[in-house]
Amino acid sequence: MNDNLENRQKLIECAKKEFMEKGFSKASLRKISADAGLTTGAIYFFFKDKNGLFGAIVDEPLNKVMQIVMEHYNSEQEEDFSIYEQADGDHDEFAEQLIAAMYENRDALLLLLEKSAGSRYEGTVDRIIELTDKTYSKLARNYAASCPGKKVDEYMQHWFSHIQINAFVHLITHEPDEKKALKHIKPIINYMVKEWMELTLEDDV
Amino acid sequence: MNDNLENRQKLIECAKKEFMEKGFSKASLRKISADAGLTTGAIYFFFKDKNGLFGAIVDEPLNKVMQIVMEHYNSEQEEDFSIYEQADGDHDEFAEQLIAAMYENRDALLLLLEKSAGSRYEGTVDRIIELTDKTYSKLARNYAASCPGKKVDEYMQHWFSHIQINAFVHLITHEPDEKKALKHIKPIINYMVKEWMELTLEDDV
Amino acid sequence: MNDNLENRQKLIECAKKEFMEKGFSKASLRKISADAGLTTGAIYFFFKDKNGLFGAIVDEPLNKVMQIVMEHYNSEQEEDFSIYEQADGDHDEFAEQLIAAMYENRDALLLLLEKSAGSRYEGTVDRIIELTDKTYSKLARNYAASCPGKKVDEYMQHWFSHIQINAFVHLITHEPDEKKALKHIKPIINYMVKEWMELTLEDDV
Amino acid sequence: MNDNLENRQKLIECAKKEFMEKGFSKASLRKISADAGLTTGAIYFFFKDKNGLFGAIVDEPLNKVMQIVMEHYNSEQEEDFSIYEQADGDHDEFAEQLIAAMYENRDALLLLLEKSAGSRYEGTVDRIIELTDKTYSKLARNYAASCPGKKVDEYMQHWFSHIQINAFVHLITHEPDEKKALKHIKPIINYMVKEWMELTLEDDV
DNA sequence: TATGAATGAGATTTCATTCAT
DNA sequence: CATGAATGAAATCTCATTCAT
Repeated sequence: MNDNLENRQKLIECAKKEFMEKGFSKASLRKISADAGLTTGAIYFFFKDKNGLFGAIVDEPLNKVMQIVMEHYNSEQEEDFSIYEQADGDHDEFAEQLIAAMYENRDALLLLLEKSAGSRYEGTVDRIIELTDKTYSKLARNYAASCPGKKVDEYMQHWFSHIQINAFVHLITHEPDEKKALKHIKPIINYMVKEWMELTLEDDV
Repeated sequence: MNDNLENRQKLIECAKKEFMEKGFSKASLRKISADAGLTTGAIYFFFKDKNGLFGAIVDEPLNKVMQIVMEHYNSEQEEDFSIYEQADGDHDEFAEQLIAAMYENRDALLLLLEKSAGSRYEGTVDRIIELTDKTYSKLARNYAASCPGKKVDEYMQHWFSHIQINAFVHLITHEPDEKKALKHIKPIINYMVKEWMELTLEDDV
Repeated sequence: MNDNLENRQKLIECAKKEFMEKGFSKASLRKISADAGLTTGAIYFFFKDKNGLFGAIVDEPLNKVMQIVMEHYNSEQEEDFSIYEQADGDHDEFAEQLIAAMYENRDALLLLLEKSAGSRYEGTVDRIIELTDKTYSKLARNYAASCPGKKVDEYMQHWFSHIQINAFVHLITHEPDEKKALKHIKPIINYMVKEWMELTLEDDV
Repeated sequence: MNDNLENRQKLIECAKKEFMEKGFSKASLRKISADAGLTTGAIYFFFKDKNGLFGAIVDEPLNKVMQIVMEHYNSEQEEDFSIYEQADGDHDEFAEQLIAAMYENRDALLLLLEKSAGSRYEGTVDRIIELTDKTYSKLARNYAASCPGKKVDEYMQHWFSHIQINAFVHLITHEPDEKKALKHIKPIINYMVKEWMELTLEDDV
């Protein structure tokens, strides 16, 4: 019962290292299992396959993050836009939660963000951006409807979703320290909240 | 001498397709040469190896782009900061040149940006961002020196370099049409020029 | 003691299915035990190994059939050949017994006949044919001794053993219904009894 | 140009031996290539995969045999049934051609008949029997139409196709000598031609 | 200029089997 | 009675690369 989880954990640890060094595609299951003092077969006892092993590292952290994000997006959907900009508290709280979840498993998330090429998880960020875009597109269109002579600039809207997500990607990628991360991200968020509409709405000719 | 170049070209064309579909790592030289009606050996006559073949597609477009970027950065270096913000023309001209160079070989650049994982070119964007950061860091520090009680926020400065470069990456990635691309990028540049200092300088305590 | 046999039975049932679908060689013990809601280890508690598991399905039905066949062959041995052809009743009775035994465990026998490649049971039919051949060769030689100028054609004799056994193999393989099977086999047997000597004896030059 | 075919041939020769000894499923490509003094990769240069290697041994002999069989079946189709039984010459000629084709590559055919379990060629004999059945079913039905009060016994007809084909399978399997094979098969064929209708037609009640 | 042959290393995956508990 | 863990061997296959011709 001890060996049990110990070896599984050992495999995961060694896999983390190997994936981080070589990326998913070039990582060698042979090396991972050898590093763990086991055989490749052991990997296939604990995990379905290479993707499954990667998933064992990455799934839970990703899900935690996604849950927080989804909840936030759902709550945004329901908000009255007029109070949107003043709702600093909400965004701050969201940022805090998100950063916490992200830094709890920073290494796993780094794997997902930078080393997943070739795996089933390739393109995760793009999918999150897409999701973000859908959420804020709707919000923007609602708002635009109340601004005579204005409409949403689709490209700008998409780019905005892009930098919004990448603000967090950049953060976790470049700032190892969680507290500093929080300090960095707050002005960025406030800034984005403030400038969003200016960037996104264009004259409707 | 004719067959020569024809076959080389055929290989490059088929390689583009294969790299685009599968990415560098999973692309098969066998398939590339077979698609070109040749054998793997032929690839090694024309190119040093897999990386060399990728480079044959990507080097020239990358160099053109880099040259334009470097020239721009060098010229920025020499400028008096006081006139920076008014120099709209400069930035527009730069954007036009850069976009032109980028769209002249959009497919090669897309390869470089999205499909180079596993190749010697992996991380090219990061290197460009680094270069950008060095350039604008210096500029920012120079400017900060003339603003009493202010200093450069290194993280913000880096993030700024990041979105600056990624504005172009996002553009070429998401907008197939060159003219539209130019329309999209101009407000973004102006916007970044305008907000740069506000984002980058923090109180020096 | 109940669970015990229940699980053993479950394993056998799932093994039947798996062996039938994939054949002995490609059948997976993992899948069998998983389908039974158990682990591979369980198989090794109840059975010696893969062949042993196959045997647990196939041994008893095979033995029943073999016993009937052996008894019949032994009784044939003792008969006076002169009355051979008239003894329709004997052959009919034998056929009825054999068919009954075969259809009682048709699925196990199908496994043995069609899906045993790679197992210890591969070639069972050939061994039965060999046995048949020995029995009827002796009979034929005895008879030939009483026919001046005739001798046994060894090849024909062997072929006869072959179609004799394969008549039953074909039957169980192609006819799911026991009653119809009996209807089919009777004329075939009568026919073979009748033609045997004509096919088997040749001029002794 | 010499090495070329020599090594390919060596692989085929070693593959024949290995397939014959262990059957398709258990045969090891490693062993085959090692026996040939080459690496597994070499196999994949010359052949598509394991099935392809097996096919390289078996395809041509099989095709030759099939061609002769198909031609014969087509010619039977066109014949007037009334002269069927007298046309001994036709059947003899057919047997001679077929036996010749079969014994020209007896080893390959043995592989196909006895060692193909697990390969793409598994069940080839069954498919030939099916084809035979279709051909002779039609013939039998035509004939039955001209016999008042008679109809085709489907089971018997199928069994007949079965022993017809298996006569040849048994032959090549058990008789190494081509001339003896021819001697064996002729009386069997004549016998089958003669008895076919008696076996196949039943009273139509 | 390019082929055709072959290497050699390594990839992931699957399997029957074992054994302490 | 059966599990869960793990082995170890082998399997097929793929690949970039080399080189004589």
